Amino acid sequence: MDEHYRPHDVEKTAQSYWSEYQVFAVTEDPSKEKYYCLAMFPYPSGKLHMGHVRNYTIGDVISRFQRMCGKNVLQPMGWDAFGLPAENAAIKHQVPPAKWTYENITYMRQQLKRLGFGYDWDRELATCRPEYYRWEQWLFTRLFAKGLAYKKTSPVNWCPEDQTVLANEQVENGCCWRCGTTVERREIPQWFMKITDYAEELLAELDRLEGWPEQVRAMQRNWIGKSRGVEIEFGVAGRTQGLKVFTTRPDTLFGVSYMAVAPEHPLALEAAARNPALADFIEECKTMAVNEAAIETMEKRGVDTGLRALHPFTGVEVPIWSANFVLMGYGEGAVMAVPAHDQRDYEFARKYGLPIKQVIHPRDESPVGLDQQAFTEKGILQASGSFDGMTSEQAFEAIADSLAQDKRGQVRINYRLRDWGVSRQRYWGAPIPIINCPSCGAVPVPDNELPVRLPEDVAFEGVGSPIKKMPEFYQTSCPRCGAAAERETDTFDTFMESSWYYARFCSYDQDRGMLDERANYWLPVDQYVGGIEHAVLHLLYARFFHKLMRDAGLVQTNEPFANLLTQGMVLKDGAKMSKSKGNTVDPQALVDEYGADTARLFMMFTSPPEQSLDWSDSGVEGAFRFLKRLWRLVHEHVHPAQQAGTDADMQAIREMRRLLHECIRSVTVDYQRRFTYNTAIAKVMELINALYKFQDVSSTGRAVMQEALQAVVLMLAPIVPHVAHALWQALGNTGAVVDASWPVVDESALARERIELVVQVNGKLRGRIEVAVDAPTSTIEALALAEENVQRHIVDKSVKKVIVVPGKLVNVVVG
RNA sequence: GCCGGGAUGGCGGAACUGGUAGACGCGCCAGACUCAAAAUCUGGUGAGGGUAACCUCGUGGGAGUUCGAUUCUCCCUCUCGGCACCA
Repeated sequence: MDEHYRPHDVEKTAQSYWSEYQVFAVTEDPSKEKYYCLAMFPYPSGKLHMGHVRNYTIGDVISRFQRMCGKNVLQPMGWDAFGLPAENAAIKHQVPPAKWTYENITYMRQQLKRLGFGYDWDRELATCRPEYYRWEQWLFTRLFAKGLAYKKTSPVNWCPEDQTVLANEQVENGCCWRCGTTVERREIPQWFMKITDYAEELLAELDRLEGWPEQVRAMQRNWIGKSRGVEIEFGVAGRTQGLKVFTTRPDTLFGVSYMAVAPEHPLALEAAARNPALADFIEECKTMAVNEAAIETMEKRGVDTGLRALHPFTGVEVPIWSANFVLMGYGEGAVMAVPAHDQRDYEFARKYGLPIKQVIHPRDESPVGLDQQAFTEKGILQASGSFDGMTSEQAFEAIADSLAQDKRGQVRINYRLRDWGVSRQRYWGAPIPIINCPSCGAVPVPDNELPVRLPEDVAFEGVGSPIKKMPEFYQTSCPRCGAAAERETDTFDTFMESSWYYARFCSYDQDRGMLDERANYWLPVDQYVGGIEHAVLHLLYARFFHKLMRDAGLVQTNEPFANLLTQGMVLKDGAKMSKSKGNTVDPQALVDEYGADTARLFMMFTSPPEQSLDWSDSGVEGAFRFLKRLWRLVHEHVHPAQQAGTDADMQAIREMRRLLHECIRSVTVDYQRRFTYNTAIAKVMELINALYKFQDVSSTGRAVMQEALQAVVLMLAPIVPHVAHALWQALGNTGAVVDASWPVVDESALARERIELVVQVNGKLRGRIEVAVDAPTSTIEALALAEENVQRHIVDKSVKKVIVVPGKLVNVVVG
């Protein structure tokens, strides 16, 4: 072996071996336990960033470890290739999005290979390829037939200058990022997927997803937001049609002092015809952002429509206001307002001088201070007619029953979750497979005409989707009646592609169906790894899609991902690495200078996967130094300076073996259960420090050194596979380390005769005692009380209690 | 605004089930090697006090539970992620 560690040679050799013997190509093998490990595939933005390196290192470490544990491991890789950045690049560099994307993929694939990740490259897929998206189009037509895909109007950001729809990130301070024009909200017809039909199952199954972080499950539960409430129909003065609202607090019904409807609500629009102030307000609301954060934080404003709603019990008239915080798309586009018992209603009522009527008081009759804020807790009803004196809980049922009898309301389960809008008015996405016929309406594209191919060779001049201006794309005939018709020119949300790629990896080359029986061998994914930023949207959509595929008979499981690991972000100087902040570090430079193993080791050592990782140049140096130190230790062992002797220090040898096997035990737990590779590496570093001090050149001593070094190489192999490949051979093994088994703990090496216990007095550390492992409690107590420094702290006090924690400590309680 | 995290030496982090706070690494200091430097090796390194043995303080801030709290409970501050068209 080479005396010096030369990472580039070592890595080239190992990678050639893996590729020559197709080490990571897998097929279904019913005789072995399968293990499907998947890291979230990247958007091909140009080159890998540190977040990718971290994500894929974690996935590769898990995969290689499971392989060493004897599993049949599938680890695939692909490209989330549709999306907005390709269009932006097209405008900026005059290059078609397809060309830009494919070139990025070529470059990034080579980067992934250089990092030594053990992917089965045969299964690589790119979502922008028609062979991929055709099956998504196919499934969509099935869902359309089942009524799970439908069209309705929904708001988008509209730039009146560019005549185009903008993504949220293209809106800066309410203005178009390109031309600075004030952006408007516009309602346009769009396609939706009925995820709300699956809300209950998506929620209920979270309880069984024990391999997911509780944090993510909580976020999804809140996102789905199940609540039980009452749908109430208020009358509207002077008309037969009422105004429906949903409330989770029907007990506050007698405190309603106004109603609020969305600016686009039919009642508001109608009233605006006679009310210029209202019309101006509605016009103004069009420039309002569509995202929830903006709506929640903006100033709450409204205008009286002049219309009056009739209270379902009292018949009392309350004003109907139009308010900017009520959105047409959600629920009924109207809410009842109870200022005394809802903080937002309270602030709105204060601002516009609307009445605040208390109808709930606390159970303990304590004052509520309505001059300061709303009283939002539950309590006892007052000023509520025949419901007075009931608790909020009793009143909920009584009021709901009473409303139901008159058919003016009913109990309903409501979800915060809204149906998934999948239409995008953009070019670089999968075409929605629908043909709009003047007489037949929306007609799905027949199977034999799929895929609807997205033209790739397009000129991108400025704004707007090219296919909306290409008659050769959109002009067609109706599959049903044959008349001239137009294709849908909107494309799918890119979350569609990322919602099922994990399944397609199993049936990657199947050209006669979306999936096949191989999916049932591999699924569910045993370990999914990705950023916490995907905790809700991507992970919820993928779960939904899995259930859609299950109900279409394509998969047998209920959930796609059995275990989830959410990795933290990569930071530099405490801030997220980004081009705009100018604090990026290019992983390529790191690999060029130190090699892939140092990059991987640094990523795994610096912090545990779930935490954020702060970049550090000197940390990289440290990782590199460790690999050199490891290399040198093996080299010195393989090329000893002197002949092996016979003079063995058996006690030092026993101690060394005990350290080794304690290390194996602890590192195994870190890999298997905790995913804390930072502590696993730290333990191996400690062992290596001990091995440097272990200078026994007897043949027994050398045998222990050989045993330890073999274990060290095996324990590090998932993290630094190239250097492990080289050292494994240097240690005289036949066969590659990638095919070796994880080391086993020798229980007999762990046995100890004496152990040290800590002695505390009143919880403070005062001394240490050494006892036999099997010493009885009475002996331990006596020794502890006799300890010199302990004596000093108890001599003038009386011992109240002695607590002995076996194997750990003694606490003497004195008073 | 709402939902979910996080906060421990000069820095990244460790302490797994309520039981020795600071493992391991970085940085820094000292020494060895060297003509010298780099590299490498050895030792030290939370703060304060003490010649020393040791003592006091210390895990964002404040309270509480406990023989014992970084760990559990409550309140607060700061910070990060998500909020449905960035992926």
